[in-house]
Amino acid sequence: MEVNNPLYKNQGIHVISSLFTVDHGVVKVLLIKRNNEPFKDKWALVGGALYNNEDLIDGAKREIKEKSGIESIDLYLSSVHGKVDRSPVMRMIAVSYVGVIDINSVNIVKKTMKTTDAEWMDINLVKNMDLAYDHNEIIASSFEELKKLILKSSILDCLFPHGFTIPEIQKVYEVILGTTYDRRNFRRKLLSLDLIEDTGESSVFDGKKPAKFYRFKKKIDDINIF
Amino acid sequence: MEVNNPLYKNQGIHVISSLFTVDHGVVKVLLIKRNNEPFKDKWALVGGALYNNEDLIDGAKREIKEKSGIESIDLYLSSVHGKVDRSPVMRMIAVSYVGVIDINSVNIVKKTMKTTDAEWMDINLVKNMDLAYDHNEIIASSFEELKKLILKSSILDCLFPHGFTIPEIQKVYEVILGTTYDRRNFRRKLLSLDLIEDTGESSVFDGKKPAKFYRFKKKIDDINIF
DNA sequence: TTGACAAGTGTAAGTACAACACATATAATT
DNA sequence: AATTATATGTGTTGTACTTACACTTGTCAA
Repeated sequence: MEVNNPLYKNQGIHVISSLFTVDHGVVKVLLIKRNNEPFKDKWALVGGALYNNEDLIDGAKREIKEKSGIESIDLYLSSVHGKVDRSPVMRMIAVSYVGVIDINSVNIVKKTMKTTDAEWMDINLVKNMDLAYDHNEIIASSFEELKKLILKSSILDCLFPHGFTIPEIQKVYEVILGTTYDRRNFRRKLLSLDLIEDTGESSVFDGKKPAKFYRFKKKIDDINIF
Repeated sequence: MEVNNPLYKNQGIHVISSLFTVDHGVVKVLLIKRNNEPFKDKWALVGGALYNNEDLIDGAKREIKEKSGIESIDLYLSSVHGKVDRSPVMRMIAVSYVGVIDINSVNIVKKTMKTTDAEWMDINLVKNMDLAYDHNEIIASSFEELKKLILKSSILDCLFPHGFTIPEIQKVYEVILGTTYDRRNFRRKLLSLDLIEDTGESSVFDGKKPAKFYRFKKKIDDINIF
């Protein structure tokens, strides 16, 4: 069906992903530098216009692959942004997703048809950058969503493809949530969330007691229903 | 700007509201009967296509007014629905909102240009109805959102334009959450949520101790940020 | 064998929550 | 005016969960 009513002609949907990682104790988000107008040469989140023949989350994943090369990733719905003037070109609604990536197990494609650079940016520095569109806002709400998700989903799973020890993952929780926890209480808290399970294996470091390896459970209700 | 790329030509945004009320101890949702194709003569939630010149929440409110006559209402973002085939006409993304209405303080307009009927439907009966579009799904997720919202926002405020007593509002919480609470523990719980405040007045019923009147606080962070 | 170090386990104090008893205010009744 | 019925409002106790901190355990290096 062709739309001719000017009241709602030429609308579109952006699917935009805030991809986070933790690198050397710093939370970073993946930004790309745009090669096209609008906002040419500005840093932006990975994302773009949804196609007619794909579901929202599939569109988000396609855009991630196109603009960064990242192939498989779990995405979680974050928020919706729809201010009238958020795009200078035409009316665009943004549906935003959150994901986590292991910086060591992917190679980010720096240049594509639509990008001239790609970088993992310190979340604290991003606050002072002037990103394309309303991507500053989107990152802010996605980071808040991330804080909730790490306490109720397996979103951090991919950071530890070979499992993790509890003291190790504690640092990740602390840097994301911006707090510190008592070592012993954190163990109890994390185990009580029913997200992780013992692998039976132990790490062997130098001169210290070996730590048990854990992994995230594959939970059915962890699937994003939207 | 005119869109010609068939990949994302002719997309649109639905703004759809699940308006709940509690009537004689039953949770009800406002449905309208459609007068136009698609889904002519089917029951549906109030909502429609977003205009280019209005923000999402303003579009939702305009649609509510157009299709039910309800003028002022607080809306809260609920969910996003974007399956490829959710509209038979063209590609439509639905942004869904939740609101609460006092059934006694509004007159629902039964017939409009686009509707032939309007009715407050028992939420339990709605589960077995075959609504237009994916509105069954939307109601389900909106009702879940409502359950969260009554514990952290003033969404129930409009149900009690002249204030409420705690035993009175307890029944509303119980029917929405599908539980019962100990009278005395509920009082403490509700007061600890920091949502309500004493008005200084008391109700006067027959032969019983008068109950204090409370009202919802006007909180700044209660504003919907999306 | 001992020391260093971090992992892992335990324990006591404090806090939040659930179950239940008691006191209070009103109007109808005696 | 005292009594009674009824539902509101406050307190209290026991339990579970959280927080703070002490102790034990397993590895490598000296």
